Amino acid sequence: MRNMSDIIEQYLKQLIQDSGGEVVEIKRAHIAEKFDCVPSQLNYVIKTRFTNEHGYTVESKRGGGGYIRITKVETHSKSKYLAHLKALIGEGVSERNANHIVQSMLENGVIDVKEAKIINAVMERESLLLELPYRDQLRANILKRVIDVILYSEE
Amino acid sequence: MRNMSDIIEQYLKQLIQDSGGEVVEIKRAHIAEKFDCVPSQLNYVIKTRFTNEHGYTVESKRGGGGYIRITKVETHSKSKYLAHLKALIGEGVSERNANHIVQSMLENGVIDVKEAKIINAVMERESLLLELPYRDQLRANILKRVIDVILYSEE
DNA sequence: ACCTCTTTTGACCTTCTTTGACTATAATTA
DNA sequence: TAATTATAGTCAAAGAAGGTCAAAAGAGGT
Repeated sequence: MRNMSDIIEQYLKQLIQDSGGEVVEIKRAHIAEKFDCVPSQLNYVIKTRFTNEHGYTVESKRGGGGYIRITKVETHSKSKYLAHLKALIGEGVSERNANHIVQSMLENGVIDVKEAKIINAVMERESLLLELPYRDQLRANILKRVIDVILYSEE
Repeated sequence: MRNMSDIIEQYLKQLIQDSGGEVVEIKRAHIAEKFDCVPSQLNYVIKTRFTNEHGYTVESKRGGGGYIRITKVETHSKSKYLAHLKALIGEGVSERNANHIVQSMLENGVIDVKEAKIINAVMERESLLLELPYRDQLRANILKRVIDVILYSEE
């Protein structure tokens, strides 16, 4: 692992797993001290690696007894989880956010590595040709279609 | 050895071998310093000697903890077959022909059923949005990109 | 010499991470 | 209730990589 943010990301994901795989509650200052970094680095890690697109929900509270709670979105029901992702995609999606969504599906076992690579390849800027407002729209359209196929292709 | 680029190429290939023959991860600036050249020479070496066609995949990340990772992928007999398919696709391909190509890949064990479904879904008329001359062109572009990934991924 | 192809260099660009000053909010205490 | 303390959030600047592109330099061939 190459940098602090990656290390903290892994640590938090481990914490989630160790506590049943659903949720973890941390004290920002405590983690910052453990890794000897400034507290706001935790905000950076969360904002770049625990977004909705990544499949997480984050709540927090300030003041005495404050906390940050990271919850993994429900993936037990595949149909609900995929519907959730489709909602996130909406009418347009950036390549970056699309990658996050694919990453989330991979981590949740909905697709495997090769499938992830294929889907990501389809959604690259160079594959889609179009200019910007339309490109994100096309990507959204395709990704939602792919999700439908994933949903209905099994069981 | 005639020039810096060749020397660096050899060095990198040696590194790959020394580490099990599959992959190597470098810091661009570090290698540049070792060979006393500008960092961008590494990009030149990679672009001219570690391409897909040469049998390598390159990933990288910028910023703190950045890296360049070169992975060797074996290109067995599959590669000719897939190159053939890419030639068939050309600059444009109908949905029907695209389906035939996917079917062929499925029958030849290059992809499995789920992957075929995903790829076909992407290439449906409804997924691609565009009108006709452009739609076939887009489909061709995407399908060729997908074939590249299938060829040069190998997990 | 002249032309073409490859290599070398460097200025400038983009992306990702780290840090810290300042802000906002909740709980506790006076 | 007001003041104080304990947390977390925001944002922008600085830092740390890697990427691009085109001009200059070198190598071979005719």
